[in-house]
This record gives sequence, C-alpha cells and structure tokens, in this order.
Amino acid sequence: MQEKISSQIALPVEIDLQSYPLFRQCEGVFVSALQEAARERRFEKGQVVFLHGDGVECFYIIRHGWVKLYRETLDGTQAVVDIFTTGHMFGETAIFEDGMYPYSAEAVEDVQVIALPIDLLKNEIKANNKLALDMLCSMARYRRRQDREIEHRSLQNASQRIGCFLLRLLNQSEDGAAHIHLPYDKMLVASRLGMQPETFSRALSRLRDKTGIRIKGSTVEIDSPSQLTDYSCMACSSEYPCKDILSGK
Amino acid sequence: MQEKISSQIALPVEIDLQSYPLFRQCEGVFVSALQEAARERRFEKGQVVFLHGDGVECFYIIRHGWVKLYRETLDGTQAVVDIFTTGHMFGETAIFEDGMYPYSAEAVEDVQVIALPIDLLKNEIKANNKLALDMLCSMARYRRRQDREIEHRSLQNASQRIGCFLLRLLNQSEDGAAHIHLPYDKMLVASRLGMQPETFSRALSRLRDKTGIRIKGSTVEIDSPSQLTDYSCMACSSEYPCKDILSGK
DNA sequence: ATTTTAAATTGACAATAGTCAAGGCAATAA
DNA sequence: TTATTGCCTTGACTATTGTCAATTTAAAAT
Repeated sequence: MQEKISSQIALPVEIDLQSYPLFRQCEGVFVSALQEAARERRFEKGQVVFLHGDGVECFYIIRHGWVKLYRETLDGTQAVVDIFTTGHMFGETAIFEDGMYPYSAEAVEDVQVIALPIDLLKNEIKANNKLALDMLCSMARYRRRQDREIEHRSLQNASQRIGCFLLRLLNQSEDGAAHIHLPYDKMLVASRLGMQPETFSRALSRLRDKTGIRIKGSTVEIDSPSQLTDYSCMACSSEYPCKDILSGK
Repeated sequence: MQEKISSQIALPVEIDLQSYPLFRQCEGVFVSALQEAARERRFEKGQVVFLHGDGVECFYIIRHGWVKLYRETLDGTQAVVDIFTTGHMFGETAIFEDGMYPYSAEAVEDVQVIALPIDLLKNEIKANNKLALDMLCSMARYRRRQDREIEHRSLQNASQRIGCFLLRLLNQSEDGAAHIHLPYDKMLVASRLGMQPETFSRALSRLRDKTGIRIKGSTVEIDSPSQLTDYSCMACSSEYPCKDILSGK
C-alpha cells in the first residue's frame, strides 16, 4: 500500500499564493520567490507524500484530492491525525520541529499538490512579523480543533462523534433540511473519528434511529439538524455550531 | 466546589520575568511594564481562576501549586484538558481567541499565581517579532503534546497510558531504579488521563502485575524503566523517551 | 486516641467498542 | 451479462471501560 516513488512529476506551476490566507499580506519579493520555487506534484491513491521522521524540505498546499496525516506504531497500527483537502496546507508546522516531519502523509485518492520549499517560509517568518502573526492565528485555530478532538474522544460516544462530524459538513447556517455527501470512504471517516469501520457502521445506524437522518450509500439526508445537535452536542462543551471548528484551514 | 471569590488578594509582586523562556529576549520597556502590572493572586483548593467563556483580561504564571484546565458539558461532565504547576503559563493563548477563555481553570490545591494583563502581551507580540517566534515555538511544542495525547487515547489502553505518564515523570535519563511520587491525587491523575478513578485503580494494578513496579500509596517504585517502556511504548508511534513531551512548558 | 472525612479499592454488572468471520452490495472489468 | 473486486454491513463473541454500591484505607480534625 505504501510505496514511495521518487521519480515524481515536479513541474513549475502558476499559482496565486496571495489567495491563501496565510500569504494574504506578504510582500512581492517573498511571494515571487515562493512562486518561482513552487512545483506541482501528483500522487496516486495510496502513495506516500512523506514519512514520519523524514527530513523536511517542503510544505504542501493541496490543489485537488485528499491527503491523510497519520502516525503508526511499531506493530503497524495507524492513528489518523487528520484528513485534508483542496486549499489546505500541511507539513508547514515542521518549521518548529527538529527538521523531521512529525507525522506521515499519504494520498487517500489521486491528489495534486503544490510543493514549496520550507526554508523560504522559515526565513520569511523570521523577518516578517505579519506572517508570524498569521501563522500564530492559524496554529491557534488548529489548537482549538485538537482540544475539541480530545474532548470529543473522552466525552462523546461513537454515534455522537459521527453526528458532530456530519454537522460540521453542513456549512454554516443551513437550518432546514439538507443532504450531504460523505467526503470520502466510510472506512476513512471511521479512522478520522478514531473508530473501527464496523463500529462506524453500527454507530451510524444507531444515529439514524435516534435522530431520523436517512442514509443512502454515502449520502446522508438531514431533515432537522436540530435533532442532530440535540443528540450530539449534548456531550460537548461548546454551543452548536461549534464555531471554531467550522473552517479549519 | 466551584466558588468564585472576587475579593481576591492582588498585591504587586517582584518577579524576574526574563527568567521565563517566553520573555527571555524581551526588551526593557515591555518587561518593566509587565513587571509593574504583575499582581500576585492566591486561590484555595477548588477555587475557580476563570471560567470558559469569561472575558479575557489576564494570563497567568504559576508560582506554586497546581491548576487544572478543563471544559464541561451542559450536564456537568468534565473533560480535563491539562494540569499545570510551577513555572507554567496558562490563559495566554486567549490572545488568538475572540476575547473569551477557551476553557476553565481551577486550583486543584492552594495555588499562588502571577496575573499579567494580556493586552500588554498582545501588543508586544504584534511589535516584537522575536517574541512572536518564541510564542510560535511554544505553541508548536504544545501542539505536539496534544497530537500525542490524541494518539495515546486511540492506541493505548488505560494501563499503557498510566505507564507513559509515569515514564514522563522520570526526568530525562534516569536509567536505573527510581521511585517517583505522584504529583497529585490519583483521582486527578485519572481525569488527566481521561479515565474514571475506578478504571485508574484497576489499570494501575494491571500495570504493576505486568511490569513489576511497586506501589505504596502515592509512591511508585520502578526497578526497570525499560520494562515499562516495553509495555507502554509498544502502542505509541514515538521512540522512548518521547522526547518532545518531556518538558512541556 | 477517637471521630470524621475524603480518597482509594474492590465486586458485580452494564455499556461500549473491538475482533473475527460471513455475507451482501455496488462499481468496474472482462 | 457475468465475474471480480473492494467496500460495507451484520452476527457472534471478546475485551475494555464505565457505573453503582459497598468497603477499606488513610488522612485530618477534634
């Protein structure tokens, strides 16, 4: 499953970096250096982008597809840290590590990313206070996400975690009925939520029975989101709609 | 249990802020303003320092005692986020929140803290890039801690989590036998590790049987740490001694 | 020393999630 | 269409953790 292909396609690309929140207020010199160094890379489903412990050279922006970040124990058990898609950046926190990635990254379906040299970012952060502040904000946002994750894992049961996950897929203020499409495999959703596929399957059924959602394959129809929140957010310390998690770029 | 006493003792204090890592390279003007604004506050066991959602005015440095950070659901169930002691800082990440503390803080035993106005820190971070960088490093360190926590909760069982906790109390490179004293109540250790007191008690017994540690009240004697690591770190993605967690200031 | 109190342990049982194995379903390839 | 493949579901069982109640232990107060 995990194969590393070094003969990677790495073509220069046109990309408007300033459209990404982190770079919105960066100056021309830095941005053009980044843009010049930007390389497009593609990974097929199952291919490894980097491994936990690899020396850090690049950070990545996802243009298309899905990437999962994970760690694994000696016996091969995986813990999925997070799953990202278009517009998200990953690997950039390695700036503050000891030169090694703190987790592994793998394409969970065909994916197209922009690879950017991390040294440029590192140097610019040292020189440009605004960038450092944006980075701080982005890390604070991520931290809230992780804090919430830990809370969910200790206070919510499997069905409630799924309910919470679904609610976050309901963008912003859709108050009426909605049908959403699971963003990836149910197996992957399960691992993202820290449970086994079988547990996920059963917990989703239980959620259906308790909240009246309808499930057709990978589509979920929700007539009353409020019934979902009543059930899921019961065991959560934050008020719905968990404002600080919604857009976790 | 949770009482808020507004008639708080708040005396000016002498404190060498530059001895704290975050302020080590800060300039005189800022440091002296902080020092002048610093106030000592004492909280008795069980008193609340601030509540999740309170407006943010201060961040804190612990001089003595223990403080727990937690969140709670509507029905009163608590999730302990972390437990801190002497030298640690808390509440400072509220800088990047919307003006409200993201969790509650409570003294778990009599505690003495320094309260510092968060506005000063906020402004200085905006002006002083070195401080911003130190803050970034500190947040990255905390993030690693949280990442690991999530991993532990999904991959380790109760006994292994306790073993890991004990190993982290064994400072640095003590390779031979050691006896350590639990830093606080077993009940608190349990909640810190996300389990019930009864589960903790049983899991600790199991750990004793499997690794040959000896338990006398709140003291744990460890003849061979390696036996502990064999058992606990088996289900963890990082090599012992989990370098990046050790000193989590 | 005795009483009072809180913490810690233990037992019995319930709830939840994990594991293993067997089918079912749906998309794709032949 | 049929066969193949991989994902998903379900059943039966196990393991782990949580819950409630009873008891023991240890610490603090009188």
